[in-house]
Amino acid sequence: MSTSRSARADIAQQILDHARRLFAAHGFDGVSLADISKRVGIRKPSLLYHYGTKDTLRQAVLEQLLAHWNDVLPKLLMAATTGSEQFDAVLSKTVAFFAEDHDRARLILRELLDRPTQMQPLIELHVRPWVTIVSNYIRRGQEQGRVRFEADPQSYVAHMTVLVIGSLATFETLVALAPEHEPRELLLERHTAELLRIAKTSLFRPRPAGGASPATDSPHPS
Amino acid sequence: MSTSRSARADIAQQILDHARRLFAAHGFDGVSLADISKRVGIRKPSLLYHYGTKDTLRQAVLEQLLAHWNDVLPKLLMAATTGSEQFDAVLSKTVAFFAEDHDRARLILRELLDRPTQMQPLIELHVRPWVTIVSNYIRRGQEQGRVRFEADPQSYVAHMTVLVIGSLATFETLVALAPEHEPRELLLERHTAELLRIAKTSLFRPRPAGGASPATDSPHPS
DNA sequence: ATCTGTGACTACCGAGTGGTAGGGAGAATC
DNA sequence: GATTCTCCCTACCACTCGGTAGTCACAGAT
Repeated sequence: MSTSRSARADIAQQILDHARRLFAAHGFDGVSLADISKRVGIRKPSLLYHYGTKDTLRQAVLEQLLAHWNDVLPKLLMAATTGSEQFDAVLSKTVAFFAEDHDRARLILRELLDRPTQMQPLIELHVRPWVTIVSNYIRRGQEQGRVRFEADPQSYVAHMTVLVIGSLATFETLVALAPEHEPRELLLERHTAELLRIAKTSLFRPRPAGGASPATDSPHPS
Repeated sequence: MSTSRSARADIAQQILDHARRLFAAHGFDGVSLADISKRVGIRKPSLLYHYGTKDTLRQAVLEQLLAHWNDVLPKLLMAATTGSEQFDAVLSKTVAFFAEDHDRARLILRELLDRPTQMQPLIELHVRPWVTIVSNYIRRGQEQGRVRFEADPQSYVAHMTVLVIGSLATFETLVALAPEHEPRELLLERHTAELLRIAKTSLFRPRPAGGASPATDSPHPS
């Protein structure tokens, strides 16, 4: 019983987990099937029984990541309705998604570097809708005067995507730049807070102190 | 004559160039010495004559990159004297440095991912001074009211570093997100312009319309 | 009790890896 | 003219790689 049904998915998932960790840390070419199977505690052919090829394993890791992302994104877009709420939610939840497990950011970044052409259809499929929605929101905001008119929506979103993924992927390394030995957890919080600040400040127009622009409603989230 | 003095450095440099390109494109582990030597047009042992080890070749590529960077940075810091000029110069020249050859950004990013611990001393050596100077400039700007007081100098600089490197490293791939087939050269220009806009807007306080703070000189670059 | 399918194993393979040994052509030095 | 030095070559090595063949233990179904 303990070996029949549950163990099957269990082992496959264990392989996936260790593969994800190792791929994220050392890259696809930097990890051998022997490395992975050793971590799992099985022999190499047993691993190949579950995933017939190293490349299928890579794809499986990536698919699980994207599946998780696709699971979280629509709810996110549904949940928050009003403009600035939606922006805030999408942005901070995206950060949270990658902050939850930095391997995700590292993995995506590596794939972006290693297999640019193969990533483009995936980008098209999984990132494009996101970008389109946010871009449209930004454009709407520009018309309404909430968003800085100089902002380039499409380019802005691309930069923020890179910033979120890049900052979290390299966080562990760039801790070296922190002057004092801050408790890491706190540093991460401070770091992501600054990220959100940069994103918002560079997008939204300052709250009109005197009342210059005919902004419709809440001109600027906290 | 044509083979004695000049060819020596020439071949070594050719090896370095092709290694840089290939490492940037496929990663250190994704490139074999055979690949590199084939590009150069020599045999593998000939390559190993110049660089005794694959790892020394990697280091040589990295060192040349950092040497170039160290060559460009001090001049940069010397040239521009006043605060906002200095910031503007440092930022845009840094962008230009990586935009000039995207392999530089890719290479740095890969090293950051692949060898975090070995990169930390290099960061300490080559990036820290830069960060310190800019951070101090930001703090000074905060005291003078030119810079947003909510900004976290150290974290801000880290984010901008990641943003510059990340955006240029992934530029070719993220072109896929551009809706129309813009002439690429123009798209790059638009992209870097937006990057600079984000960096400045999120840092500097809006030009005081009434005149609240006792800012010394030009409170805000174009 | 027997059959069947699952999932692990040992043993092995060809290709490719980084790296070495040793030799040879040609220019520079004596 | 002999020697030395530079730089490339062919041939080879030990090892690791992803992947295959075939076997075996065992749980569940018949």
